[in-house]
Amino acid sequence: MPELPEVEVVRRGLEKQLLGAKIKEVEVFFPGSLRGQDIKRFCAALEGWTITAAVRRGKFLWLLGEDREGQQTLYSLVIHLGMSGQLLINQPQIELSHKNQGHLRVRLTMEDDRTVNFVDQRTFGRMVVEPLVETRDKKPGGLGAGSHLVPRNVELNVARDALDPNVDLEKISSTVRKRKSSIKHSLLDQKLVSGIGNIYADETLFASGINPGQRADSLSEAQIQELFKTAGAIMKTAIKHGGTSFDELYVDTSGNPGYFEQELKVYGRGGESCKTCGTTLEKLQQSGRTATYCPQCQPLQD
DNA sequence: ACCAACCCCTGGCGGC
DNA sequence: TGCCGCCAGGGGTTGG
Repeated sequence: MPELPEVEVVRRGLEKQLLGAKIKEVEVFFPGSLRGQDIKRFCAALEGWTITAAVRRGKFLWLLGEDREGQQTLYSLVIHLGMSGQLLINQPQIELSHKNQGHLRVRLTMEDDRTVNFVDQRTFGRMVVEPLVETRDKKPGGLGAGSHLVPRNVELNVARDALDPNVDLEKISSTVRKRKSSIKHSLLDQKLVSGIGNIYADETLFASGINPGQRADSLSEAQIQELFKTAGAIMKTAIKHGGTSFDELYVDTSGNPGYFEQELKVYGRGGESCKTCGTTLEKLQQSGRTATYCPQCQPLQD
């Protein structure tokens, strides 16, 4: 399931393969992926568009482009992969596998006849044409473009992520410090710091020796800042491994999985033994998600 | 402002 | 062997 590292690997694939490419045709096979947008308008906004940048903030990805006259458009194509979204770039005449074909939701065909296939089994992903606005702090909106323009829905709902050089960890830790809910809840809060999902939240808490049920207001600001830095470090390493392909639904733009699953210490290992101390890892329900942790290495502190 | 609950969806799995 | 029900997950919305 794509979190920041997986989305970043996809972004790099798009950047490498699609910059300067022009969209010839847009086909929508599953309107639900457009989340209520008018299909004709969606297609018209993108046909004839030349892709100029692939940008990411947290788990949100967007493409910038120029119209037929070479003018930068004031809208972007925002993509969220959800649980199972894939962006598969195929060379001309290469068809999708039978299985992927059945989950093909949107296809962009480029002038050179390559296709960009949005394949999404569980349909939690989406593609939305969204107007661009200026960032509140006038700093670059995400990774992949110098521009301080950012899709409106991203600016409203998605905070800077843990790997963003402009993330304000001091401000964030002072906010978290006041919260009564669990620290894991704050790690997963995309309006606070974006990009962290259940896999990297559990891995971060294990690496920090903090129990997922620990109340946020029981930690110091220094501990909280350290926690977000640890999350960033783990995600950076995960990017180097090509991301985590836990349930084989995550692949890059060429269809290749990542190999960080082998490095996971706790996520998905409930009932197995801790790689550090051998204690049986436990699971608990937290903010509607399963938290897996080591009761020995991550004791509740008062 | 903050927070919990619920919904969206499909495939894989355990139980019978 | 097949069928049923449960679970996994992020984000948007709603209601408290």
